[in-house]
Amino acid sequence: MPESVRAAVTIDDVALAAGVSRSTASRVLSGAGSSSTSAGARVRSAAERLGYVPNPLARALARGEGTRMVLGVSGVSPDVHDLYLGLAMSGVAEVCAPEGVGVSVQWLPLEAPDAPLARLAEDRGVRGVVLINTTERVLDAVPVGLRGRIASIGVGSAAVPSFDVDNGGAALAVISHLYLTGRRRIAMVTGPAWLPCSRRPVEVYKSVMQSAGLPDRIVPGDFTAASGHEGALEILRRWPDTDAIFGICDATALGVLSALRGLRVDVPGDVAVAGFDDIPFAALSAPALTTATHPVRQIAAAAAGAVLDRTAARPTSYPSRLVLRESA
Amino acid sequence: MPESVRAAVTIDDVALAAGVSRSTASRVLSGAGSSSTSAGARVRSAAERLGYVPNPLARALARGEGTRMVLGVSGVSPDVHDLYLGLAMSGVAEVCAPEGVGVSVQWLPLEAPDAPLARLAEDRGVRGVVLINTTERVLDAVPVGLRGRIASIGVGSAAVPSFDVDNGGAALAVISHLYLTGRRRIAMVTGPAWLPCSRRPVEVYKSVMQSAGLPDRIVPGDFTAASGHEGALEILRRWPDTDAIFGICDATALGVLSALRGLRVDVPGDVAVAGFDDIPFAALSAPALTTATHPVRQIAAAAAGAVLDRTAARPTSYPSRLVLRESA
DNA sequence: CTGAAAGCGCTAACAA
DNA sequence: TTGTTAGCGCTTTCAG
Repeated sequence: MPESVRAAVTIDDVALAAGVSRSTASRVLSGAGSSSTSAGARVRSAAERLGYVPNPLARALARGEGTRMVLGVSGVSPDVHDLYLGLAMSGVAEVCAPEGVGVSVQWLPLEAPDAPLARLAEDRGVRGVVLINTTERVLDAVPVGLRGRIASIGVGSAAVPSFDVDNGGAALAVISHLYLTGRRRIAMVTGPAWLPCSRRPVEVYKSVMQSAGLPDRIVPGDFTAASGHEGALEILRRWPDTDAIFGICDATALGVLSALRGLRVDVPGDVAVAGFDDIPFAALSAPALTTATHPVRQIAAAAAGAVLDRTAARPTSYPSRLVLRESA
Repeated sequence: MPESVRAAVTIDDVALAAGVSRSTASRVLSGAGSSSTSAGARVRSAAERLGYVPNPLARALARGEGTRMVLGVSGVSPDVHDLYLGLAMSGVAEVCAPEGVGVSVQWLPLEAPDAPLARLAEDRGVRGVVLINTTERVLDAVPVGLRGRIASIGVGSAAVPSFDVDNGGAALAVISHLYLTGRRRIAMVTGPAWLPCSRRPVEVYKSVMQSAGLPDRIVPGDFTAASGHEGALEILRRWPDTDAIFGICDATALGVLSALRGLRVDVPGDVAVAGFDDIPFAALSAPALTTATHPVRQIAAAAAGAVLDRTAARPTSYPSRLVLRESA
């Protein structure tokens, strides 16, 4: 491609080479409007030959779209070390790149998500928003300006399509496994109370325990390993005969493991431990962590895709798979 | 701000409200060109009052800039689960967001980085590139079109400013610690041979061993935990009296730890283990991993900042800090 | 120092 | 189906 050496070939060059007007070229190249097959062929071949690549900025400006997909992350404070966020970004970025859109992250304070959301809605550079760790507060604060170009990884609403892992199914699989392998005094370290999607697993846990006629043993956590560590300590203090601990996520479960190790409690001999997410390090702990998969990247990609397509996507739930290792 | 309800306020609105021409408004708002103090004040106050926010797309189109910062990642294949990449993205995204630029990721195949790089250079939507896991091959393939808007996290060149952690210093700190705590039969699991920045630590290791009159024990790895696991096995097979293993990164060191555990080798009693990066899970392993910090996010942010500023940044090295835990 | 005018590259009515 | 005509919102010569 010798012409690629020269500067930017525009749609005018293509139109000229194909012997049609700029509009016609635009129609066939952008796929909008109708055009004759012959014109279409000529334009396409000219574009191919010249190595034409549409300028995403010009296109976006003309269409009134943005070129930035923003990940709106709720939380008490920005948590940049969250590896869940890294995966989500990567999934979103992959889907957005072909369209020439990049991704950025915007923290949404738990108690005041309105202002940042409003700003995103007015920013002409923003193509759409993918919510993460979504709360009802955020759902209520979604400005009309974002309608049709917003999706949520987590809970959704009438106006915000939801894409999420089957939290309930995953929790059920893990807890059932614990139960079916003979555990009866099962405890759980939960996620932050403000996070809706961390409530499902707790409900499932409660209902399983209840239908088995067992009392529940719940301790609050916040998705961190530290909370798992302290949670395990508290559990063993309050209910010394506990024989299994379910961590709401792998980080928490890993924290549980480290606490039990400190206490010289045998895992899974005395206490079984299970988590959720199947992060890479779940396979490396001692003992290796039993958990359930969480296809974050795939989910994030789907959410971003829905926003890009502006297609009225319906809520989608992704399956989780139990991963049996040594800890339970 | 009642006017924020209405649609996009443009620079024309501001100019009108300030009683100046659009050009003048543009000059003061974009900081380019000169303008009288009085005009400046009027424009600024009008902009403030109307809640004016420049449209990043229009600005970029007019200036001939892009709105996407791409992370060019070298590797044998796209590794989306790399948590190093997540941190880098997050650092770059934070710096780019205020400018209205988003980030995306482009894999650069080891043997053929030229085509993707050329494509990036010609893509009018691309603001600049931040290289990661940079190789000499990539450095050589940087198209002129990218000059002045590219930086590297890792090795650099005359045309590509480098931002990196002080790999040599970090390795020296870790190895010295091993030596000073009495270890003499120290082995190392390295990173992939194609990665320049993973060579420094190896050189440091070799030179330390040599000046101590000790033979080196090197086994190749690839930054994965799996390679650490196998590396440790091989080390103990070849040199059964090894009393310390330095993993090129924490993931690898964690793999080493899991292998030693399987072998029932006492750590740090029989063998000390140390890594590099200080990832969150380094504190959770059993025993907790001794390592050295690696401010990836900060480095990535600096690299992105340099690209945005188009400022001729000189190579910058970031210090690493030794983190003593239980494994060594 | 300031304003008028000409684009940046593309899309989208509107007629023909 | 096609071409013509206006923009999208901002920057930037170029005169004054």
